[in-house]
Amino acid sequence: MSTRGPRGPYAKSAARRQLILEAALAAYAEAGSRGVSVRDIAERVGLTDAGVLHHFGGREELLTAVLAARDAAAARRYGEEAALWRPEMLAENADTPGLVKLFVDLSAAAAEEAHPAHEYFTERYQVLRQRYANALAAGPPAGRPPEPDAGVEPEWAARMLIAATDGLQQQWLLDPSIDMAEDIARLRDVLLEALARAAATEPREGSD
Amino acid sequence: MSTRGPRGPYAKSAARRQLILEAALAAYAEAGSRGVSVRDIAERVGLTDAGVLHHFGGREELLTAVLAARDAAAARRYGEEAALWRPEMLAENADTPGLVKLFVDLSAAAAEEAHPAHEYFTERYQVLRQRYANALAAGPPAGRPPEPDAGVEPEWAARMLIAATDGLQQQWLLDPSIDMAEDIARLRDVLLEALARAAATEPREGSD
DNA sequence: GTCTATAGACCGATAGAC
DNA sequence: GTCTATCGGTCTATAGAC
Repeated sequence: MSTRGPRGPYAKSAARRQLILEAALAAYAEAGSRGVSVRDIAERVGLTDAGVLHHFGGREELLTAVLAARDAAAARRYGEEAALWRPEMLAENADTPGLVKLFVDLSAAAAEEAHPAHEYFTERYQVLRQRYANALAAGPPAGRPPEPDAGVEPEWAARMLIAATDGLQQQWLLDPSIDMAEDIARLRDVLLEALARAAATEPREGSD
Repeated sequence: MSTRGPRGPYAKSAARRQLILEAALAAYAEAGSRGVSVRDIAERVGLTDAGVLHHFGGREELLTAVLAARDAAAARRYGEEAALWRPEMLAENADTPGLVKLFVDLSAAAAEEAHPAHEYFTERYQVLRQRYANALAAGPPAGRPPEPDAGVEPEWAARMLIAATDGLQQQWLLDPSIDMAEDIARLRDVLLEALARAAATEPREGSD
């Protein structure tokens, strides 16, 4: 390991990769929800499209790397385990719709078995599910009691049920052993119970 | 309205459209999770790609029509209101991953404001949310009490939470007024409560 | 090793023949 | 109105300049 600075055989390449990654990140962040071509990214770093692709092997590989870089940055900021107790991370996403769009696009495309991100997403979901399951089983950290039933209302429950249905399809495409119908029926029942309990606790809706 | 059969000025066009729609449906149903090009569909009906697009105006419009046709068929089979109480519909999806993939792809692409399916999806979510909210507020139909807490376990809760997070991003892209962080935090708390209650009811997990 | 130039394949969209 | 021929754009692959 040289201590002389960026002089090793791969130093330039690594630096270039990093530069391209940042350019791509910026391009998507600015893109609103429109598409980004490899050419767009290449222009930002003063290369041709082929030059950019040289460092990643292909377009989809590049995009996968962008997402992975984002994951890594988030993990660095928030730590690995905390996601469950820090939904503020999601609020941060709201500043960069382009990157949200990239995530949604890629996770759809990754359903294809031959897609470069296929394994990445498969493993990501496995790890995430395991981690969430453990955290949920352990319960909330001390001094963080779940709020009562504040805000548990039909409109919210409807959003959740629809979102879970859509999102579960993505997981199912990568792991067909998931029983979507049963999973969602159970969620519906749990939401109904929560709604009933919230109504019983705070029965002053519109009649007061 | 002519009673003489397919002889009106648009009869041929309507028939062609129908034929193309069916070919596209079949192509996606067979496609596993791989992509389908307009060319693929065109070959099935013995046209060039441009010939197919002529009837729909563009590729994305064609795909939107495919999805709308599928929605209409489902509504015909199950009725409009029943979706909540008939998650079996989801089990049916499991037979045609290609169409599930199409849905996921399109709903991602439709986030773009200029996308032909943008309004379709925006309205679809609005209608669906309203319908679900009403149904959830009304509670289960008579003779259909929610099951106790059977199957409420951490692995299931993890799948739901991740799915809801992913799916909510899609809704948010179309309606940025949604507060993702708050919505998901609430769901987490409700799931935690459900898990706690299930554990209290049936405390024989692994210790018996 | 890094990158450009170039050529090929595929795709979707536009202009115009029938 | 229906459809084909053709065009421009994008990604990939390869050869070779630096």
